[in-house]
Amino acid sequence: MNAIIQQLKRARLAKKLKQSEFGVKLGLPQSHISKIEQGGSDPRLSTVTDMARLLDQELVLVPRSMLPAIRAMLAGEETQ
Amino acid sequence: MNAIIQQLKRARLAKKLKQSEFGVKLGLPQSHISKIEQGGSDPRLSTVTDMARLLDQELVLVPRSMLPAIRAMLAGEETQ
DNA sequence: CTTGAATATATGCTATTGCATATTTACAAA
DNA sequence: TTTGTAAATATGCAATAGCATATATTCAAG
Repeated sequence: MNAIIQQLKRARLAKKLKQSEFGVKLGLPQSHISKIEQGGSDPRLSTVTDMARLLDQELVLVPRSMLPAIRAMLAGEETQ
Repeated sequence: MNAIIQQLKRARLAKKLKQSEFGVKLGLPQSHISKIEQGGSDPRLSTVTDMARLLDQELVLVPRSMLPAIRAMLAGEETQ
């Protein structure tokens, strides 16, 4: 399944947010959060960005050549 | 305007791809590429991911706390 | 088992992405 | 200017995200 969506779900759980609570913050119904996390819908960029920000994350575009270095950094500091 | 979209446009231009050529690779009409780059549409996550991959980039979710470090890395190596 | 909370699924509706195609605008070169 | 090329805009349509609401399923506690 989609890696970004998976990471967002993990981040939501790490913050101990229920889908319903997250939904309220986002302005989306719980049913829709479920559908997205289940891969049952392909959300818009703005939706993904909003989800990320509410979870203190940011979407970043990375050149493939720098991915290993970036992943190493992300794996290193497991803060949040 | 949306930072990811701006970066994708810059990456397209860096590869010297016309909207029409990029559109063929993506399977989208040139008109749609234009609309997206102009902020006239809010593309789906899959569309953004496809655009990124065709430009040798990847969408990555980064904790806000690590953004400065990541941005520094990206600013450092201007490769591609 | 039964209960309760969280998540998953369902349905009908509206808004918008994305498709196909055509036209218009912007701009550079001759 | 005129011509050529890239990008922006326009229109009609199909597919689907997202809304609102309801119900079903999971699963952990009791």
